[in-house]
Amino acid sequence: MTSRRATLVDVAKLAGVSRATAARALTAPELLSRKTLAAVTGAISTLGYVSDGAARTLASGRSNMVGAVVPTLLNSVFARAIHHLQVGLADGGMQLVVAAHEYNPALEAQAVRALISRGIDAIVLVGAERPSDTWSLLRASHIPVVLTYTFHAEFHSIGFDNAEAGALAARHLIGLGHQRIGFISGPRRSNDRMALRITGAADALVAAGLELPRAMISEQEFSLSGGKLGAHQLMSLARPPTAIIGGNDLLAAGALHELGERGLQVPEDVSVIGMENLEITAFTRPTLTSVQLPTEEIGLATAQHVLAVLRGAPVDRRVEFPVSLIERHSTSRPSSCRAD
Amino acid sequence: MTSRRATLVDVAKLAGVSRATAARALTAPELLSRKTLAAVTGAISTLGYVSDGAARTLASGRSNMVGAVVPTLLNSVFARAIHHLQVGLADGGMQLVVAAHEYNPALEAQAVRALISRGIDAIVLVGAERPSDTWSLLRASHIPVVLTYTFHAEFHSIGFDNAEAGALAARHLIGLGHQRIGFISGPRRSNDRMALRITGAADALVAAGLELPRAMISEQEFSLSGGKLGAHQLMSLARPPTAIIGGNDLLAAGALHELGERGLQVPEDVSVIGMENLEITAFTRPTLTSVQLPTEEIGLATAQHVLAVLRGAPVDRRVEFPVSLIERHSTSRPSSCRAD
DNA sequence: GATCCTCATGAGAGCGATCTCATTGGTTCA
DNA sequence: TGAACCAATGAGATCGCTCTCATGAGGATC
Repeated sequence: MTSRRATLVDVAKLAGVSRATAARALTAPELLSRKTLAAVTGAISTLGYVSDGAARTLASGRSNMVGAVVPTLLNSVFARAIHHLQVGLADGGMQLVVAAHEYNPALEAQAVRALISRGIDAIVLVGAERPSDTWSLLRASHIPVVLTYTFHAEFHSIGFDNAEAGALAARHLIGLGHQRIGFISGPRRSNDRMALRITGAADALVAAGLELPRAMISEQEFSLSGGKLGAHQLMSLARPPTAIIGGNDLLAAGALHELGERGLQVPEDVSVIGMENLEITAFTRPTLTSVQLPTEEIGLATAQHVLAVLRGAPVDRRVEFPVSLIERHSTSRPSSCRAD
Repeated sequence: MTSRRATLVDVAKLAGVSRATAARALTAPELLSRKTLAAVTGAISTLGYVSDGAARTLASGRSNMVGAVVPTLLNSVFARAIHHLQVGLADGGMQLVVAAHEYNPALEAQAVRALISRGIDAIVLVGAERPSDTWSLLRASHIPVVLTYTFHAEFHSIGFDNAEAGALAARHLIGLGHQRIGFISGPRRSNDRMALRITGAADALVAAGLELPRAMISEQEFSLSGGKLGAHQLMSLARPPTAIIGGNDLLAAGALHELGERGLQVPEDVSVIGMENLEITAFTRPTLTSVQLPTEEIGLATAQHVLAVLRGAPVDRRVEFPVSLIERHSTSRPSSCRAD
């Protein structure tokens, strides 16, 4: 029947009104008389008319699309954040365009450029560490930029204190009496979040008269296997740690597994603490003490924030959620308190 | 400096060429002389010009965007598929617009409409079960539709045999001598994949002279807790199963946990098998036998497929990946073989 | 040196909406 | 009864790009 998609002109013709009136039925129906509105909506449904977003965007200057660039959707943190972001935006009638950069700054820049070119109304990014070229691109685009998981003085930021998350974990272990603490981190390249967590932990250790030597940090992929490998590496040291901080729960759970295979008891022989407080923390043996990170909150809040900014509503440039320690059974005081 | 985003007219003016020539530098640079091309690209970079996607889409009729609607990004299957889809599409210079419907058909229809309105060049959906209104919308849009995870005679489909996946699990258990087999499924509403896995398992049981009574099926959320709950429910039956099939690995891993808490040995007392073959299968105690599902392959293949279709290249409407059983340590013959 | 190509570029008409401004007919009020 | 006003609608420009077709400048060919 309709070989070509119907346009507003077709609708107008069928309804016996002008193009402008037909358009108003979509954008400002309250301006039309009952009768014409009915005629137009009738025409719309008989034609199966769907408005052309590109034309609309071009004419109005708004695309109703928001772009988001994350490191990877393979990491559940970002998958969850994107999910909640998408749901929140859809509530506000906006579409989400996503891109992943795999911790590659060049790919991120490329994605940002592509999204800006798409005409997105706002862009959501993760972290505050990127080449200056990317920043210029962002500034030149004149669209709202919302940073998540970290903070930045110039742009809207929604996140939590990564350093505090690391410090919280470290202080918990220090408080229990641990002196040699290891850290299994995720990729640190182009990842200020992880760098901050490490710094936070290191600072807390220093404040307690201890330290986090380089050898006590094992950098791994964000996965169970990564955690296993990291624990393997740390426990193979001449003086292995009595406690291990996982950069996220997957790493910590993987570490738990490795320790079990080595015949070590957790927490008696080695304490382990994770970050993120995923569901898995309640399913490991022993259950995993973890620093809760507000990932769902960030996704939802980011959606609200973007919507508010686009609406022109007043917002705080900086939204910070608290982190907290959830104590389970993978941490306790070290069994042997021999001098260091 | 530039209060307004630069347009092609600005570029053309600065480069001292016509609008058309400037445009050609973007779309068909090989048509320009070395010299003019250099002048235009120079102008582009000094102005920080980024082309306007909406205008481009409107004029060319192609948006270079692909839409994808999935049940939820909270389920790692879809997060992973979307990730690989996005990466594959980006390779082909295309952007991905995502939406989630939370297993709600009305929301899916709404998302489909929104995406079509956005002017996407193709759309990727999960499953083949949806109201006829949605199907009409899809047909009327005249854009390529690619279905994933199931098959459909009318549209491009990329997936695997869900029934066979269920059957594979059941046959494995039957082969080991199990007679009472339980199934912990994910949500079945608007989820033909799960329904098919159950049917496949049930058919395999029937073929062996056994059955899968309704009470032996526990429907739960896709999560570790869901698996735990499901196992709790099944093991509370008067005649509990000697083997449990999890609709995915998370459900199976959760079941493992519940069985452990009940003091039951796996696989001696109860066998458990999952589906998806996630990393977690190697980290449970015991390690989890699982039916491997080609989720990564689907994401990548879908990207390739979409790209090929849009390029006009010949493709098979139906792409099917095999499923296979990965045997680990959570399944064995039942210890007691008392008559049923 | 006239004819014919080819290659590079310019001119101009859309693409399908939005949005401002003008117009119309019908009320209201002095 | 005419000025003023308002609600509803129409006309037409505009958004920034693509794409077809026309044109002009050189070369090659005979």
